[in-house]
Amino acid sequence: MKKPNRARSRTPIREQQRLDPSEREGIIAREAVSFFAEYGFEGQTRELARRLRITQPLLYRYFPSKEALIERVYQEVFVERWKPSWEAIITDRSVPLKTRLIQFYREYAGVILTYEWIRLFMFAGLKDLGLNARYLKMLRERAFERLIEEIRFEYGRPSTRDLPITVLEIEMVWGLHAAIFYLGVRKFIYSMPLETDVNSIIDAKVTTFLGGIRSVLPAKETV
Amino acid sequence: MKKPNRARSRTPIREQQRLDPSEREGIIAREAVSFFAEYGFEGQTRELARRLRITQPLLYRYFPSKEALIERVYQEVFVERWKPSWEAIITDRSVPLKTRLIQFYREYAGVILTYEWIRLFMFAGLKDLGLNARYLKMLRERAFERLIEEIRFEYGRPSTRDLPITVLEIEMVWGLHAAIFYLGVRKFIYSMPLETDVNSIIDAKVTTFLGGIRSVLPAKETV
DNA sequence: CTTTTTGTTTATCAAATGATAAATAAGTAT
DNA sequence: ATACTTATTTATCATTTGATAAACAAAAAG
Repeated sequence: MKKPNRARSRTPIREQQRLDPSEREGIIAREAVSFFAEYGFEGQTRELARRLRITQPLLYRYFPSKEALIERVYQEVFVERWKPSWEAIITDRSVPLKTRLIQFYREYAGVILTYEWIRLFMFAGLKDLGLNARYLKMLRERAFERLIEEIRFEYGRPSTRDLPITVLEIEMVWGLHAAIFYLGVRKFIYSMPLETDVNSIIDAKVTTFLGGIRSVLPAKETV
Repeated sequence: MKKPNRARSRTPIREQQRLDPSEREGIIAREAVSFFAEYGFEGQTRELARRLRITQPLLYRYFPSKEALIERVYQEVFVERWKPSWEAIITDRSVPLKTRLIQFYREYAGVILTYEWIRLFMFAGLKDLGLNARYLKMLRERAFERLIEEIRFEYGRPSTRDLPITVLEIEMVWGLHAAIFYLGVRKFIYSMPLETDVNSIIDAKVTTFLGGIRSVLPAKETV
């Protein structure tokens, strides 16, 4: 009933006007993600409207301002695309640690190594806004800290609840994250095609990581 | 009248006007580096002029267009700041390989891990322009390929002239580069203060790198 | 069919912005 | 001093751009 897109119109080929508000809003938001990822937040509303095949003032019926539209883009990409299931993957001790790490990073890479995610994250950072710091704080709390806890457990070290995470430990995790993130930077910001399979790079990096992090873990004697 | 600061008054208390053209041009270029690094290339010429305490049209006496000024900024940062001596450091076989690597990366990091370099490089990448690809091509040719040649030599492997650099080898070098570059991204784009000394991170990364790259070098038997 | 509602477009504003031309004035040469 | 050169400013233009109001038209309601 709410799909009145054509009716007796013989030519549904062309533009369907007068969409349901929620549908139109979704279309605008989706296109805005793609648009701002390409041109940055200085991209003009008229050009966005042109890509949507609507007029520019119509944007303001659905979003009170350009800034509000940008906020929606953040929501769409950095909040909606986070999968809570990742946290479960990391802490599922019925699976070998290395397997968990590889699975998490493969899935995570699958989400962030996209044109939209990488570029929007970088645009946001350059504009400031605190968005990046907020996101990375979440990443640290939900993923990295759990991950270190699991590594501590694996090697029989004290829990992070008893002995706070050290600078060296978190630095190692940042290093792993950097390696993956940089693949996206090379591909989507520098326009340099990757010559290697992402998954195999991840596997190699995780292996190296696990091999190296033992040396920075707190001693067993502690506690 | 208005500006009584004149005469041969040796008191440069207030603004000195009417600078020598080459001097003024240098001042503008220097400030433009700082300005565009902060606001991006969409930063407005009027605001730049305000920071320079000059009027906006004066900019156009020294640079025919905003784009020309931006080109000058690229020159100033990505060309002028490259030190040819780095190439000598890498290939100086009178020095232990690890020492050379650490020295090179410390010096290189000293140049690129700055607010201006990191942000301008990212702004340029997002705007495209091919600047990044061009720069990284140079980095690869002048530094990375030499570096791999030295590693091959150190471990008694065939020269890169006889056996081309492999994808795995160059990927390892990219990984090292990523680790360092990402420090700059964290600090100057995400505004996250680094909790660790950069030099010690570099030392650790180089050590890990040298420990790991053996396994991806071509076999001795080849050739 | 007529009226009402509302998604969409047309017309337009005000401020911002890169750029140019003419006026001004600081320094130099005569 | 006077004339000349030119670094700098004042005034201004033509577009661009985020945003608003009114007009229009496609459905829904009566």
